[in-house]
Amino acid sequence: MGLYTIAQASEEVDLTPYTLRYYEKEGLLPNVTKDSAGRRKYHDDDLQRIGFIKCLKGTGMSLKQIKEYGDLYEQGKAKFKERNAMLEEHREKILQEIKTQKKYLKMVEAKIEMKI
Amino acid sequence: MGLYTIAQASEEVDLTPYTLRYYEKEGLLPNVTKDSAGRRKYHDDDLQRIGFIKCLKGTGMSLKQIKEYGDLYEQGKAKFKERNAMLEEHREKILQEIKTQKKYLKMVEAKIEMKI
DNA sequence: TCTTGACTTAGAGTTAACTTTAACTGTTAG
DNA sequence: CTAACAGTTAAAGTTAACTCTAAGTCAAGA
Repeated sequence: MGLYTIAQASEEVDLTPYTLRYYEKEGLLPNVTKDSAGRRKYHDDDLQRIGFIKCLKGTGMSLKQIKEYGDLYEQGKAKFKERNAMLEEHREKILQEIKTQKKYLKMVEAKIEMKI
Repeated sequence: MGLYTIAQASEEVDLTPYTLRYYEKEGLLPNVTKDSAGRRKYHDDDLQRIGFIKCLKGTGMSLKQIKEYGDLYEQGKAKFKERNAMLEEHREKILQEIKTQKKYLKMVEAKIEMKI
């Protein structure tokens, strides 16, 4: 708890150091600090943020959109409405996607049962 | 019902003609015939196959794996066991994915409710 | 007959999301 | 002091899955 090197953070969130640097370069992690030698130091906040990025990404949001969301997040409560609208829209997308997955699951199960 | 041009098939399965040709080039559609002028003719069987390809792809199977499955399918009942093993494994993957989606859905909903 | 339109091909280009490389720097153990 | 190690950067390379271009063919309508 507290500070993590890139290797530790990488382990913690199950993403490679390459990916963490890439996300940072893309502007998804604006608050990662560096020590006196220029090495990244990840805070708990950063790990939480990465966790939510993985959630959004894992539900099909592009990094570009995730950045948009993050940018709104950086602007605090001024952009709360916009931000939440994004999430609510995304929520619908996830619900739809779960439905689709269930439909596809049935198709696969039907094919398995078909035994041909 | 019966025969479709690439434009009609494209409309029917909601994929572009480019994608249909691409799938064919990749070996996913081995049974598409051509008329005397060399133009593709899609049969109902082809559309069904494309439908199942969309199902597999929509649940995260790569085109490479879908081709493997299709190749086994082409070999008929000789490869039935192998083929069904693939599907059963894929079924587990879909079930797992639905679980993950539900978890992520909860995270997004929590964030929405957080109102910060 | 001419042209329009829908097709054909091979191959090049695109996009997202990494992933690796090369050259370098600062910290630590012996 | 030095070697190994873990990090740094900018930039190039990779992969999957399309997507488009260019040049050409064929059939149907004015």
